[in-house]
Amino acid sequence: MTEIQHTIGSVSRESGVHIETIRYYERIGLIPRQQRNNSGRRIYDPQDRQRLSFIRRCRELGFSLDDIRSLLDLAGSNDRTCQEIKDLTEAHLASVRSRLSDLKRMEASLKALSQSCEGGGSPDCPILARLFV
Amino acid sequence: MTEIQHTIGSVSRESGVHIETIRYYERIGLIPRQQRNNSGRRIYDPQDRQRLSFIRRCRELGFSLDDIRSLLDLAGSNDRTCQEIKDLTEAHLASVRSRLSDLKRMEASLKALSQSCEGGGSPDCPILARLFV
DNA sequence: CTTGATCCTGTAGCGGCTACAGCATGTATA
DNA sequence: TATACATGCTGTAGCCGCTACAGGATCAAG
Repeated sequence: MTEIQHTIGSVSRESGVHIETIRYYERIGLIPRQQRNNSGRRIYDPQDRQRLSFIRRCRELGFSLDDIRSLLDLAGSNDRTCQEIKDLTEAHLASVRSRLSDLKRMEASLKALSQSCEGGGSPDCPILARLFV
Repeated sequence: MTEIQHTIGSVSRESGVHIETIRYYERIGLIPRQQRNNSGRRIYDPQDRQRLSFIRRCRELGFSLDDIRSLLDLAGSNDRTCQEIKDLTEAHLASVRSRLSDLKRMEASLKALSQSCEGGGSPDCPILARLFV
């Protein structure tokens, strides 16, 4: 008779999404408004947990919340195609690669800067000299 | 007799920092409050331009504004040492490398996901299947 | 004298959370 | 049963580094 009611705390632990983040996702409409029990607390079912885990995995892959919204829409649509999902994934992959190349450029420059300087107590710093014109 | 007054527009063009960003930097105290001419417009000298160029270069290397604040403090200090600058640079380099490795992991996962899917019109998507539990 | 460029202040928004304050409940233990 | 602590709620503000207005003042050129 007494069903276990999954609270925000348990679904947070199970999905790996922080409580405040779950409430935030609800507020921005990324997940639906949850049902409440008679004292006003949110109650969750396994599908909710799955959705949150999905979101967490997508976030770990760097997808934006907007991308995730699209993925969730596609996932819930009957006439979606594989191609749409793949396109979204590849567009995101391209943006990851672009950020990667930015970071690689930074890394190379910083490495060169660092190597130009021997450290120690000298007040004349080649790093500053290179950054100031 | 008539000196050229460098306005925010010209110093923006010369330093490569957007006008709004310059005003923002002033607001947060990253650059000093500028002098004004008699109609209230900010006037800049070559040192200001140099400082803004420095900031832009640091931003291109991914330094945070807080880091840049420290670098500017050190640059303006008489008893700073090379080591302090180098330490800051290397700490930042380490954080760039850490982000780099995050992004590389994302790239590999996204690549694998993308390759698992042939695209086309099928409604069964291996990408979604892998992301949903 | 008019037009258009440039400048000013102030405020709000972006993304994706995170961190409170100030309460109301729920649960476990003495 | 009393109490203590955990957990939940709403609402708001803050983080970073800008960016984008609105609504006005001033400047330079034709």
